[in-house]
Amino acid sequence: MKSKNKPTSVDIAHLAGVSQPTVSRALRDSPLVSLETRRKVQKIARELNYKVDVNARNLRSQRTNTLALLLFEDSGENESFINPFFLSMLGSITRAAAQQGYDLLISFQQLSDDWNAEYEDANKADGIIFLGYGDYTSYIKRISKLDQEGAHFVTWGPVLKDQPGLFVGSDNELGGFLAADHLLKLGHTRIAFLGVESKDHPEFHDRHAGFIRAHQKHGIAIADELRFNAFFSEESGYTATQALIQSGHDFSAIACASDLMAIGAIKALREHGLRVPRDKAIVGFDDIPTAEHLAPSLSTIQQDTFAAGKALVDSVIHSINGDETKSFLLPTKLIVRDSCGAGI
Amino acid sequence: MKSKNKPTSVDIAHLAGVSQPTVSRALRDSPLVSLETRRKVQKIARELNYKVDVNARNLRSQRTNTLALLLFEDSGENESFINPFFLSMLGSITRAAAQQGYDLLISFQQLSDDWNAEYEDANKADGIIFLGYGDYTSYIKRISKLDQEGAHFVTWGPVLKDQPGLFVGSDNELGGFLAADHLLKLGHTRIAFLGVESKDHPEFHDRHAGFIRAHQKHGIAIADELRFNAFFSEESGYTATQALIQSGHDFSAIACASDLMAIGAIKALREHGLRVPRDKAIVGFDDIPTAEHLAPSLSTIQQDTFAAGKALVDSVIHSINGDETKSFLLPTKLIVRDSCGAGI
DNA sequence: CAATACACAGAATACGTATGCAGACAGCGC
DNA sequence: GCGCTGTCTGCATACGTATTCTGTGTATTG
Repeated sequence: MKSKNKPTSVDIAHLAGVSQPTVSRALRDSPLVSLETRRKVQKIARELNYKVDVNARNLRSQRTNTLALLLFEDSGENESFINPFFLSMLGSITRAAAQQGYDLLISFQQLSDDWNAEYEDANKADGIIFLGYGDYTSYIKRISKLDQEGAHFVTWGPVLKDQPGLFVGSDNELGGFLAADHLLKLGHTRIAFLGVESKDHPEFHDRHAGFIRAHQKHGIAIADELRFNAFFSEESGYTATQALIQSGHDFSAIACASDLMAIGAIKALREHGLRVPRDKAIVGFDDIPTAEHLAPSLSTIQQDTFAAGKALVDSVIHSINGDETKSFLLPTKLIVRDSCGAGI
Repeated sequence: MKSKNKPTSVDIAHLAGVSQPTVSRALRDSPLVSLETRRKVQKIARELNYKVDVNARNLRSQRTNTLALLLFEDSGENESFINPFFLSMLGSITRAAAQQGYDLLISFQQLSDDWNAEYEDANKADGIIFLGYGDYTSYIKRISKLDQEGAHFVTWGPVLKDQPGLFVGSDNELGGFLAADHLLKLGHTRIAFLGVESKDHPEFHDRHAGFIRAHQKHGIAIADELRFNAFFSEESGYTATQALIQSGHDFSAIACASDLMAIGAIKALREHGLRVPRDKAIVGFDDIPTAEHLAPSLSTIQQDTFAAGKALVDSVIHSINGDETKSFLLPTKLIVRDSCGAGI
């Protein structure tokens, strides 16, 4: 049924009247082979539609030219749902990897599971990119071991002091600052913050820290009673906003630690007869594709997924090559749309 | 700097006092090895954190246990933009592959380029899944060759008579029918259709065919002057809708061949002071995540990405295993939301 | 007791490539 | 004519695993 006669370098050697090593060298355009021989070999290879067997090549060279992308999901979530922000990241990472000549192996993992990072041990990939929100503390515990083993990997996430491994992330503190600063400039003084308070989620902590700094800059006291726990999901934002409303505390704006939360928040407000931005202003975080299409369109903090993908790929490749590497932050940017009422 | 002493099956053999082949067998729980020996070997392997070298394994077994996913992009598009529908597909394919014990290699390709499908030739993958919209005619030309070579692949797309290769796709005709039928039931008789008219885009053709069938069922004449060419993008939907409005033809509803188009259409209508759904009704196609968050929320034809991912993965695996395979369609479903005015 | 089956393990080998090393040959200087 | 350098090529081998085949010792059968 199938014609399975993949040509090998030996076949080509035979046809070209040279040895197999010469074929190997000629195909990689090695100057050790005369131009004439190279041309002849390459011509035959093309005619036979010869492709180097990557398994043999990898086995011999102990290098795979492949990166693995591990995307953690909240296990509680809807089975088929992935935060759109990560899908964007995935797109830019794929592109960046291709541009560097690396193949990309992708895998979704439940963070709760004993996730496997054996891509490098099994010589499936030269390095790993970790992506996803999750319990930072337990995550660090896992990657410490990887780090000690000398694995090559980079994590998308909070960049902190004394982390094991290599991190690339957005400047969450700046983002939190920009969001709050914007709302404060618009005259809001009672701003709610939606985001988990926990050492296990430093991204939230940093966003909140920026939130605080903006208040300090404006000389406005933080209303701690307006902070509500919420994770990244829409449901979570919805629930937290309900709690906020039912608390009876006065507030005029909500800073959400993710766009999905903001979607849930808007829904909850609307169900209580509150209009955005007339009654309450909203700012999100991430700038997912849906943000600009919401009604009202969502003002948010944009993370530069394009730069992020490139930075992650470059970092892990540097690590693989043994070059000097350093964790670093990417700037975040305020995108003003309608949900904050700036245009009114 | 790095501790690169990956243990091999030979090391384990040494430690266990057995031969390498015995280790190989023991680790795969072969009944050819006594239970006692198996346990001993497995214990040592665990202690050393041994992982089978996939390159060696693949080289030896001539099988990779990996699928390649090729996603075609419109080259004209914004560099970093991917239709959200395909991102959803990507998610479900990844999951389905994992469930079947396959790794997934992903790659984005410009359809215009001389895209490479050498994953199988190079023994990078056992089979390929093709995904993306594009010029069907030239696509078919390319895969015909693959098919003749006996490659293992499946394509997400229109399922037609006498296609080369294996296809899995949504029932576009049914989707088109459901969309138009719904609008007709709501009393609309002058319904515009946005979608390219071309043999190179059978998906559009099928959706339009269903559109026609619905009209026939209701005894309503098709208004051919209300058909406007548009591709999948938002810009395209926007432009087409402007043209529709400026044509001066009477219409009360638009059936869009993709949700992105619908987004563009709504934008164009709004700019002309036309309200959705009060003045014009809209139905989309795909049910991307943004659809439900639009204002008004978008009625649309849902493609079951979960089933699609599973079907694609299963199909290509069947093909790899030499099992009987057949192209087939997945049902589409009408999702009624606000944009069609059904609730008013 | 001889013959045979059986359960288990090792020896040998192949998968296809890349590379260290040695060899061949030409050109060149003296 | 000898040694030298430089250019090109081939030989031998290793990467780590899976499988075929062979061999051993024990249990079973007639």
